[in-house]
Amino acid sequence: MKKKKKSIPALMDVARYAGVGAATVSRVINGGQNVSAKTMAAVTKAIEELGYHPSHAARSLRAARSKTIGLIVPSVADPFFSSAASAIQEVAREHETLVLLAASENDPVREREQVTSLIQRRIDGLIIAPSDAADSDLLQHAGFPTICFDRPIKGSDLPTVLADSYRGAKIATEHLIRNGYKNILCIGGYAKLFTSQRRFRGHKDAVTRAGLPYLAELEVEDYASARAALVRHLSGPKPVDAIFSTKNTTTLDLYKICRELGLQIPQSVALLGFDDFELADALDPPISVVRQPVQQMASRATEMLFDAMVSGHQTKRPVTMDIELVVRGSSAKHSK
Amino acid sequence: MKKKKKSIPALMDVARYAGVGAATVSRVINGGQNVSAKTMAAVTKAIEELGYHPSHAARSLRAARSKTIGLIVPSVADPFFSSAASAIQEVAREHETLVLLAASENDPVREREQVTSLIQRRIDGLIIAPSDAADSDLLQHAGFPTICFDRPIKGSDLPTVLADSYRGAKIATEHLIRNGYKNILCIGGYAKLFTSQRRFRGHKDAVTRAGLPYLAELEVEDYASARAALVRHLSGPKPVDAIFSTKNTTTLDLYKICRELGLQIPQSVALLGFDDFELADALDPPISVVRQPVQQMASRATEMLFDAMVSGHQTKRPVTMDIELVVRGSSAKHSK
DNA sequence: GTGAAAGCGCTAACAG
DNA sequence: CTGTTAGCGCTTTCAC
Repeated sequence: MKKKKKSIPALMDVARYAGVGAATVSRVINGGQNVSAKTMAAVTKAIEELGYHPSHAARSLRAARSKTIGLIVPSVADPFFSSAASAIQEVAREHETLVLLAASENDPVREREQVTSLIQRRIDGLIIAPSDAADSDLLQHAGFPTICFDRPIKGSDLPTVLADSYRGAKIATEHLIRNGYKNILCIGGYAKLFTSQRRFRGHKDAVTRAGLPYLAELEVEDYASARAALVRHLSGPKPVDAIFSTKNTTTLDLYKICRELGLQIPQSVALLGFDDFELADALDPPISVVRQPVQQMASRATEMLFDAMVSGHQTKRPVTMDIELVVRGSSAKHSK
Repeated sequence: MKKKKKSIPALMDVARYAGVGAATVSRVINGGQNVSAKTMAAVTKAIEELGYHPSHAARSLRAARSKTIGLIVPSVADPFFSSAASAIQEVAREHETLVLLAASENDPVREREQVTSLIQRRIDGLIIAPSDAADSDLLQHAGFPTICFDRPIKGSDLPTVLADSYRGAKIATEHLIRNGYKNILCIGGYAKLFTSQRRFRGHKDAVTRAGLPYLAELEVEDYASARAALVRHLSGPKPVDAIFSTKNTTTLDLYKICRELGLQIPQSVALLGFDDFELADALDPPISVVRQPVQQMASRATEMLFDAMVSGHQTKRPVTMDIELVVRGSSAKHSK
């Protein structure tokens, strides 16, 4: 074995095999400008027979472009973010770009690790649903444009695409009020996130303006805490007659909890949640929701990213996408 | 401006800035073996002040390792695959590896493009849920190990992790039979996929063995076709009294369709589906399912991949994970 | 049309 | 302990 243990063929191997220079092979794999038909054929044949694939690492080392964007979300398993990931991946594909996927779990430390990882990979751009303590400096000097998705980074003016959470929460709550509910409990979690806060605030403003009591449980992030919160408010001085949930998974939990507790929706308590979900209209009763245009938000963010990658400009003004109140049975008129 | 428009600092910049050689900086960023505390500090400081991040492209060009694995699934939006992606991402992270995400839509052409893309990126390994016409030759010579997930590649012996679909379908159908159902319709799609075929077959064997009629609709991939299929079999010579659905999304569709048609589950028709889902136990009635251990399957596949990356060996025998029949109300005893 | 050569940023010898 | 140097695989002048 004199062969240099070279299992993966390089451009030079193709060149030798075809009896041409390296530059010629390069020309061929880049469209074949200024290459005679004859040479072209020979090189193509060599590439075929050797099973050659140009090394992306070498290419991007020279080009200083990786044809890759990064995506950091709290969790890929969350339907909101997996829908987004799907749309992002699709837009990226149209730009012949691949997506590097990373999960932060909303943990600033993990997030930082992932960002660092992506910086080293010299991604061409990043879409991130930042934690509440995201490191904007790091991103600002990263050398590629970043778009924030679903929430901004505190104290930074990075371009952001998000839904109008405040308005969503407000019209949702107003809808409940209009339908006769008096004690509307807001249940949510991740209280440090901007988006959560906007939702909390929308609810608060609505009830306050209506002269109704402000009831909220803002540290609910799983089934157990949701259950405890609800139970607590069912028998208090102001027994709750409606629930506004600020997150998709929490809404599902609450629906299950109501069933478990034998609560009739909406007779015992109305239920209205942020984020539409697959079976919302097939539950009993169907669940009213504030719907965010996830796919559009994601596509929009991705297009903004590619624009920024080309132009170098970043839109400073956040893009706020409108939400939609989908009224279903779970928030029907209060049967006082 | 004499500066070479070099916005992103390279290792050499750090070296000069710190007044040391390139190798020293390299040593520092690789753990700092054989570096005096003093030099170490100087270099670290330089790195900090310059905002230096080692170029992954350059590193992997030398090392011929990319610290990246690829993941190709039909769709990231499908809950089955997004759960899997989540688990895979997590295991990869523990190995300091990033995941390049690609969607094939079960389309062999797209799949091929994505695979080619990943080969060029010299990924260290690949997890793929292959289409029915995946190019195993391409993968075989790709230069990295590949694990098939959820289904094998026809005519290849690439290591595979999948659920025991045949048995799942069989015990599901047998359960329905035991509960008194006589005309059990199997509804599914993607008939060319191995996994679909195993499910179809499990159902067929079960009904045949019981001397019951074989009823199947195997080209159902959306709501409309599911509805048409069901309607067709409701009024035929053998009116259906139970449905076995072979895919998560189809089960949801069927549940909705039953509601739409005013069919009582299980009185009018029983319903049992492949894949558990979030609200399965909160529907009315709760839906019986065959549950696949998605997360475990995904983790297992990823660990196998990392093993293969290290050892170079590939387990030839497919790993078949056991499934579990989760009996809920939708398949309760037939009220003849 | 085509080839030779420089260099992208890094690490692994090899000297000192 | 530390610096010098030779490539890793590719693209891009610049000659021919």
